[in-house]
Parts: sequence; C-alpha cells; structure tokens
Amino acid sequence: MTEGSQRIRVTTGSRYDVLHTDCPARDMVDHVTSRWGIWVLISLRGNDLRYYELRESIQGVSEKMLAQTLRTLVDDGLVRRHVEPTMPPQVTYGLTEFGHEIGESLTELFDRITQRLSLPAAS
Amino acid sequence: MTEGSQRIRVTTGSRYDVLHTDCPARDMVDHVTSRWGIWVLISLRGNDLRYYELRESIQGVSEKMLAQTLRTLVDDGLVRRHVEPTMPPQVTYGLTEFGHEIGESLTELFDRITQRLSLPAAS
DNA sequence: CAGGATCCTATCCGATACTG
DNA sequence: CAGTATCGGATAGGATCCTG
Repeated sequence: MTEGSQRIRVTTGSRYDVLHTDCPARDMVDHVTSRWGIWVLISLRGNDLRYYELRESIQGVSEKMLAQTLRTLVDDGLVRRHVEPTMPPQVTYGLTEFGHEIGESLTELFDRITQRLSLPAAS
Repeated sequence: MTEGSQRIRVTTGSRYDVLHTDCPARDMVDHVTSRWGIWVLISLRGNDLRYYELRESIQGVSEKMLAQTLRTLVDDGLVRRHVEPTMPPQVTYGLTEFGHEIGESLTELFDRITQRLSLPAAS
C-alpha cells in the first residue's frame, strides 16, 4: 500500500477516519469476513470440529482454502488448534474467547440477512 | 457451483446446514462482507454522502470498485441512491432501513475487533 | 461531478499430486 | 487423517482515459 504521506485525520469527530487508513484492524476484518472465514467461525460456534468435519460441514470449500483460512484464523487468535498425537493424527479446531465474540457478531449479521430474505420485499 | 445431488440435511438440529448449500443468503453475505462493501455501509451510517465524499472517506478504494460496490448494494436493497438532476449532477447515497440493520451489525463486529487489538495480547 | 469502458496485473482459488 | 506443494484458470481490482 506504500503510504508514507498519508495523514490520519483526527479532527473531524468521526471515529472511523483512523481505520480507513492502514490500521491493523482492517486486515483482521478482511480475514474474518473472508470468503470462508465467516463460515468457519459460525460453524465452530456450536462445538469443536475436526478438519474433515469442517470440510464436510462447509459446502464448497476446498482443502487448500480451508487449511489456509484456518491458519490465518489461528494466527489472528480467533481459532484454537489442538493436535492429538495419535496415529493417524487427530486435529481439532475450536474458538477462542475472542473467536466466540466475533462468531456471535457474524451470526447476528447472518440472521438479519436471512430474516430479510425470507420477507416478500421491501426497501 | 452445479450442485444437483446436494442434499440439505435438516435432521441434525444445526440451523446452519441449510445455508452451507447454495442458498441466496450466501451471495448477500458475500456482498455485504466484500472488501469495500463493509466500509461503505459503515461510512453511511452517520449521514448520507455523495460519491466523491465516499471516495475520500474510504481510503484506498478506486473509483471503479466504489461504483461497482455501490451498484451491488443498491441492487441488494441496502443502499439508496438519490440523483439531483442539476448540472453538474449530484448523487447522494444513503442507507435503507435494511442497510441500517446490517451497518449496525458490521459496526459491532468492527468495534469488537478494534477493542481486542487495543489490548496487549490474549488467547 | 459521477461514473462507464478498457486494459492489464495481482490474487484468489480449485484440481491434482504428494507427505508425515 | 490432516495436511503441503505446485500449477493454471478465473476473477478481483487498480490505472487510465473518456463522457453526460
């Protein structure tokens, strides 16, 4: 993004000026609202799931994208990864406390959308 | 996505089985959580804005993507577009009632993320 | 001012093959 | 089982030019 001369406007009173620049929250938001991230977080709300359970639960996701998404969410501190050193290995994913907070917001967002879509039509 | 043999499992008790298939909500969610869509919706919460105001407010967005994002959100019934037939023309964008609902959810999501990022560190 | 049209590049993402 | 590595097509997205 190469912003050197980008000034952060804090004079207007809008609290969103800051985030519109390159603040770290923007990356996190992008991860959370990524194509598959949102469904991973929602899927894990009920209970922890293993890798293949997530893959079957989230229709349409490829192994590559699921792995990639999970890695990002683990790095961000939203998802916890638990490895059981058996043979074959068992890896379980669950939400951290932070992940639960975010999952709650995402579920609310999703619910509002489905609710609206179930109505006839309105502007 | 070409799913013909895809069964909707309604027997498990999880209310998210349905949405993991190709339900229309998924498209809407993708639009709302698109790279720029989320910032448009948040930006318009306070007050209506004109095109160039949005462009300046949302740092990093190109004219093309802003226009494209706005068109999608208008089609989805989240944003209202008002044209003042002057010369030069003035176009103002604002949220519909539905847009306000969604914007509220997105703001909550965003607030939780920024709040967490402002803390030292935790898992 | 508010975009549409065009071009071109970065990246996303799926398919496939392979590994501990 | 739970991934990683690589490849290639699709698409998102930026830059530029142009119009009502």
